[in-house]
Amino acid sequence: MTRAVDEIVSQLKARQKRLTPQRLNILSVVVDSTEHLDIEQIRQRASRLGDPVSSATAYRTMRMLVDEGIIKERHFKEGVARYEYVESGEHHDHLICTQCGRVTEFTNDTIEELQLVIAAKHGYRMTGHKHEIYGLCARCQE
Amino acid sequence: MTRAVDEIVSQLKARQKRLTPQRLNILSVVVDSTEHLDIEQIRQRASRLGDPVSSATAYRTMRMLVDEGIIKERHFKEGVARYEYVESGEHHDHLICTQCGRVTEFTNDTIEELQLVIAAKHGYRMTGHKHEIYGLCARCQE
DNA sequence: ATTGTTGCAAACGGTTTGCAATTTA
DNA sequence: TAAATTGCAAACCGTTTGCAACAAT
Repeated sequence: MTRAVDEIVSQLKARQKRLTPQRLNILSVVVDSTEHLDIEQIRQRASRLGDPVSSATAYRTMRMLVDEGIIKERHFKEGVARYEYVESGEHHDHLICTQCGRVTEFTNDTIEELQLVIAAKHGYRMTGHKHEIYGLCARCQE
Repeated sequence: MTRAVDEIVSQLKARQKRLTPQRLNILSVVVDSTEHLDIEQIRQRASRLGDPVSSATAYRTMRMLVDEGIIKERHFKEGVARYEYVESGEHHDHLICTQCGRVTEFTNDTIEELQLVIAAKHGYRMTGHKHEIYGLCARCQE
């Protein structure tokens, strides 16, 4: 259990969330991973850490973590949610390899600013965005 | 049946696709609309034009049109596919109102170029992208 | 002791598919 | 008439939910 997990645990306690063994294990799996895991991966890895976790609990816990703003839910492909921990204040978008599924993160300040301009030009007040670039990663081009 | 539809019909004939009344009606609904319709909307509108269309046929036809590169499939919200006809050579991204669902199209050349640069920088060969800006449209801000 | 969480199994909702009947070319 | 398309109903699949047992505070 890293400091990041510790910190989140205190936040959750402060918000009156109950910390069951399942939740703690799910948390440490997701927070200490740099991957973008789906529910089944999370469930399996968390189960290996102790009490088995049912998928109902995995889904419910991930929803709670997303609602609490601790975890981000991604949908790179239709029909499967993936989750990642993004430290607060951080932000990035994604490059996705259409062959092997590899996900690489990127940020670009110019694009971030342009989005606000574009939204404003069309009368929108921007609240969020999704920017994904698809292609073949270096390895899959060989 | 507009010229656009006529043209697509000839393309499909050239590709040996059979043109049933259902397909023709679905085509004219989707091609002559500027909206981003979901399957049920397409099915209902096409049914009003003549022979009723089952949803199996609506799904199958839309898949065929997407595979043929005639129609684009969008997923602004998880769990519902929306379809739009984009003239060949054209391209745009979307602004989506999170309150009323309104979809507005935008293009930005700077962003288009930056995407290629970003992909290259990370060793990817870009093949596509998805860029959606979410927010409140003018009307929903009032 | 109270209230929230868990696991199970059933329900859901959009989409896909097997199959026999029908239609297109 | 050969091959593709249609409609129906069942299957799929990821996700959600009702409920009774159980655990956190």
